[in-house]
Amino acid sequence: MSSCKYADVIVDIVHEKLDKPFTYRIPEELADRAVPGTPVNIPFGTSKRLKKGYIIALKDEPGTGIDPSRIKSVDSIAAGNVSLEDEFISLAAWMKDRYGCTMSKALKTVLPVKKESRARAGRKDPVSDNRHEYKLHDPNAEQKDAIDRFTEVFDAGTQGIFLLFGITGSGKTDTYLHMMEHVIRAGRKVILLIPEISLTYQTIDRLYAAFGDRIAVIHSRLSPGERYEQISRCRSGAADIIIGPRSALFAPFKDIGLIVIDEEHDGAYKNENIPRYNTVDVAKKRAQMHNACIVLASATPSPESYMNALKGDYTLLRLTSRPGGAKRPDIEVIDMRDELRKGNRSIFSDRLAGLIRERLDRKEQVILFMNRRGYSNFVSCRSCGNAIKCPHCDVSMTLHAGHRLVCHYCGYRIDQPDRCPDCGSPYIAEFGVGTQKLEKMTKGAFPDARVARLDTDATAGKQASEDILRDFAEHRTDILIGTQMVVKGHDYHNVTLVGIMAADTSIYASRYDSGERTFELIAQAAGRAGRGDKPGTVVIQTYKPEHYAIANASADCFDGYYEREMAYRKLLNYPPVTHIWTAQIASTDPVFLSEVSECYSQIIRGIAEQYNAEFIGPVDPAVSKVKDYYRKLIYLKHADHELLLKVKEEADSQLKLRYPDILISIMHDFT
DNA sequence: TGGTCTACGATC
DNA sequence: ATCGTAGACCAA
Repeated sequence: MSSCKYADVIVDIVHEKLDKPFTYRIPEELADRAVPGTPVNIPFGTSKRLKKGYIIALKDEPGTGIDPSRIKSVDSIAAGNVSLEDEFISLAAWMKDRYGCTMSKALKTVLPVKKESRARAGRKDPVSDNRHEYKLHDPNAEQKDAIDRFTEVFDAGTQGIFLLFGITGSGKTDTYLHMMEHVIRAGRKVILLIPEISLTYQTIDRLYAAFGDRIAVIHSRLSPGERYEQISRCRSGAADIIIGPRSALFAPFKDIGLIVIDEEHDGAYKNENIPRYNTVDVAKKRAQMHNACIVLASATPSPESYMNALKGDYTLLRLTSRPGGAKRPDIEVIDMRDELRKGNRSIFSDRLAGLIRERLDRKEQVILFMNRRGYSNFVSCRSCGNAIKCPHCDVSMTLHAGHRLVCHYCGYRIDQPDRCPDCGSPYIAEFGVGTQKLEKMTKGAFPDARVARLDTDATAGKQASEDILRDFAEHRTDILIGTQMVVKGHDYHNVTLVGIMAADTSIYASRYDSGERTFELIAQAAGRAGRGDKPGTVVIQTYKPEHYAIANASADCFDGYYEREMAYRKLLNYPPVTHIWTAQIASTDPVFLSEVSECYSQIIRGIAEQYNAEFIGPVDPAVSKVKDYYRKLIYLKHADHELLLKVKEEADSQLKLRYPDILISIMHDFT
């Protein structure tokens, strides 16, 4: 690569107003050492003393709008005392390379928010109130073995990655809490990552009980000021442990000993924004910088993690018994095609309806899981067959309560028309069932039951989700209906029946990991039944009972599922067998989009040919327009992740030659 | 009129 | 942040 003459440098990153790059000249003699991420000493403002800054990008020309005569030169490369900031900058530089984003995007994700907003006095701590005492159970033999194998590696000062694979009810949480305690005793810090949705009071109570006030808690309901305070407690040493969603990985700890990733398989660990980082990957990098261990915990490990464990790259710690004495729930699969043949057109199979009735009579509780919110799936015209679509997105709109049609991609809402907008026919009808319709039908079928619904629509109001969950926990409601939110993390001892209404309705239907998601969802939902001493039953309603994900989930057979899943991934060359680079190009102008995506495709195809990499594109995604932006996808598959990055860099520079002055919006994803 | 004080804005 | 400066304000 040619040595560039100028660098974008960020100065003293602690201050908001300076949160932008400044252009500096790079002296000839520093040119080979000045790469993004390098800490440098620079003259700044009128200050006599040099300031520390970080190179975030290199360029050949100073940007427009800067008076060339005012550009100063980098003085020197800063000496290598590794501060917390240095660590984050180099982590960001690593992310920039790995995920093909800009340095400033990487920095924004890595650096905790610096601005302290006005502290709101008198506001109660949203997490520390309402605590109960919870005692850490003594580990049983199996758990003790897992803990011992961890402490052995940790005490030896070696970096280990552990896959803690424990069936629901096997005491995974207690096991990793013991590991955390060991690390804290050794005077090092712990990061505990959880999918936001499963951050419950129960989890936090356990942590407070085990570790007192030396924990920091992050979640989405915190105000910026509260969040800042929690982060500050990590920086100052007031907290030894942080618990939070994926962003907690960037907690400002100096000496991390352990990073625990709970529910390791969860899709929430993939960042949906740029950079589309994978939390497990970044955790490995950060752990490496601290010589820390990693524990991945799950009842349904991702194929990638399990593959790594079988290969011996991770240490597999298996928990197979249920110390609480809870029994595995009975799982029944109901073929809904048979119901239809019998003339039952209701959404409840006869068997499920009978079981619900039985539970209500016994004063036990029921969870009904439905993977689609809203009232009905879509509304279409019986005359011309057209579904009502969102004008901004390429999706049909979903009917919600109050005769409102809602776009689940951009939130656009209209009143349900009484005539078809295309042909004027009055015969428009609803198809498919969502949680709202399920709620209505449940109330109709069981008029004596107290029914509540939990989904993103129901929880739009502030405290709503907690209130709904607490009402259910304290048995003020009998049947809880909901989307994913109801199957994650909560323990209800009186729930003895879980109904999975449409196991094969997967929103990921067109993705290579739809089998994985289906298996996880069923296994998680099944884990909600019979957590207490009463035995539980799980009813899976499906039109595809023979599907391997459904069959293996209902047989509680992880290894059977894993074998089938991996055979499929190998056959079709999908991750974790290979890596995929996905480039999503977006534009409001469909003609320009076609032209650019065609051009980019040709460039990539040309480069990829010599490497024997599988190339696909440009193709239309399942949803080809979102929020008025049209999209095209290009895929490149290869077993070597580095190679995909190299191709991407080369393709980008060639595209830049072709369109020098046009900013083209491309989202890159490396899996 | 000269001197200090303060609010404000620029920092490549 | 940190520094320079324009305008405010005051004592003589």
